[in-house]
Amino acid sequence: MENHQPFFPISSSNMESSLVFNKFLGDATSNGFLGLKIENNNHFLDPTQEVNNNSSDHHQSGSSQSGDVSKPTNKKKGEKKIRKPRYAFQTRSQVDILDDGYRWRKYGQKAVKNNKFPRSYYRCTRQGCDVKKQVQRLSKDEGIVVTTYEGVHSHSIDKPTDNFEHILTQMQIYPTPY
DNA sequence: CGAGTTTGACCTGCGC
DNA sequence: GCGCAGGTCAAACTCG
Repeated sequence: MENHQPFFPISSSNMESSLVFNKFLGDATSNGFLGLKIENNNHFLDPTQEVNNNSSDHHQSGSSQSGDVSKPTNKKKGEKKIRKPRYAFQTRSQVDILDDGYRWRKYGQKAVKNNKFPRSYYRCTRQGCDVKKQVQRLSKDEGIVVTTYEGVHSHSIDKPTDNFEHILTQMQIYPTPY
């Protein structure tokens, strides 16, 4: 096992990070961090293992597909789409983009139903790293930004930031039924 | 000039 | 089967 970076650029030991998570439960929202949600499709799995078997089969959409733009799926037949676990959390912030130390490239933006703010889609620019995130502001409370991460980074952060780590200490986890 | 953003079109899944 | 909503692509564009 190589040492994959955990989902977040936590520099502390894993002992500490679990302490951090415990702390969320008792003391959230004091600094704008409102909550965290973990979504898995079926079951809990180890995100660090997940990352091992993705990363390559994401070539999609035929740039050179014999001139026919029908199905963009290069997926094998009958293969179920495997979604990575998703981690959603809310922050109260003026800016949409959390500086989490990774470099992201925006690849889409969509208007979302029942929300006057669009949702933005970002992908990690690191080659071979297929992590995505969605950023959306709540129309109910436009001070709240919901960030959803999908997948786990297979590399270390590009630019360390204390900022995000500090945010982590304010997080709260909500288990989800997904 | 390279990296990142914008934006309309396209694809897919799901509920009715 | 149809329509809607969410998700992705990719060409054009902007910016440093």
